[in-house]
Parts: sequence; structure tokens; C-alpha cells
Amino acid sequence: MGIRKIKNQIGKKIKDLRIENDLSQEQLAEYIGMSREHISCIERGKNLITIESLYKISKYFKINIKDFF
Amino acid sequence: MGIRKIKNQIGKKIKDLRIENDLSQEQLAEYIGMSREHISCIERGKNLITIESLYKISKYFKINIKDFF
DNA sequence: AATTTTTGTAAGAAAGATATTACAGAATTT
DNA sequence: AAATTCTGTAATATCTTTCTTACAAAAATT
Repeated sequence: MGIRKIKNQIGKKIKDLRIENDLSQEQLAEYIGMSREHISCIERGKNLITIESLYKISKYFKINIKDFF
Repeated sequence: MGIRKIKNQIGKKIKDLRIENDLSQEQLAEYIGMSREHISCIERGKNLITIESLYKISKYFKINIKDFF
């Protein structure tokens, strides 16, 4: 599995969590402290998130960071 | 568990793998394509590695990226 | 003990991630 | 259908990570 698939996988997981929790990109962005545009790109696998940001998201949704991989 | 602990945890894991495989920081750096200084900082929990670099290391050591978390 | 190898550390440069702004299209709501 | 909310996208700016260079300390080897 290459880095592109990892990007898509992480993006999909974030989007799923966001939808499950009935949040808009903007709401999630505000909670996590990042821009909506960046979240949009991450969800579509265009940008790669840092470990620190991924950690914040995992914390917010109360899941283990492992579950993104 | 905060981001500082995650840094230390990742650094320790990388160092352990490197020692187990009898590599110097310089050798690992060359294989992975990153600087020795940066690996030194990562191992000591001073710098936080990106997901892409972490992925390269996991691939080199043939382990799952989950195992860093 | 001297030599060589390995590692820590710092300052500045380069690269990459993320923010900001702005606008358009899609989806939803009224 | 109009209005509102939500999302995609691009260009530029800002911030953080990573590299480069250089030197010193520590550890291993001879």
C-alpha cells in the first residue's frame, strides 16, 4: 500500500466520522482548529495530514489513532 | 496520551528498530532518504515525523505503521 | 591512548503543510 | 424556485518541518 492509498484511507475515515457525528467540514474545522479548506483537501486525499492534526481528530472523536491506518 | 508522549513513543520505536537491525542513524537516514540530524531529533522526541516519512520507515522495516502508535 | 565512528546540537536555508481569501457549484431548506 | 448552507478549488501568504552545514561530545575500535 502506497502513500496515496494511505491519504485516501485517512481522508475517508475522517469524512465518515464527520458524517456519523453530523458535522459540517466547517464545524469540524473549528473544533479541531484547522481550516475548512484543508479538511476538504484531506478528505479527498489531496493533502496529507500531520500526525499532530490526526491526533487531534482522533482525540475529538474519541478513537485510537491506529484506526486511521 | 498527549502529543509529546506520541513523539517519544515513535522515537523510541524507531531507535529500537534501528538498533535491532544494526544500523547507524546515518545508514537509516540514507535508506529512508532523510537527514541523520533529523532522525536524531526524532529518536529523542524533539521533532515530530510526518506520516509520509513514518510510512517509509515502516516499509523499510516491513512492519505495520500502526505499530508506531 | 589514539583513531575512527557515531551521535547530539545549533543556526540558517529549503521544502512542505496549513491558513487565508475569494469565488463557483452542489446540495439542502424554506 | 429562491435562499441558505455546504463543499470544491485555486492563488497567495504564513508557519512548521526538514535539510544543510558545521562543530563538539561520546562511544567504539585499533
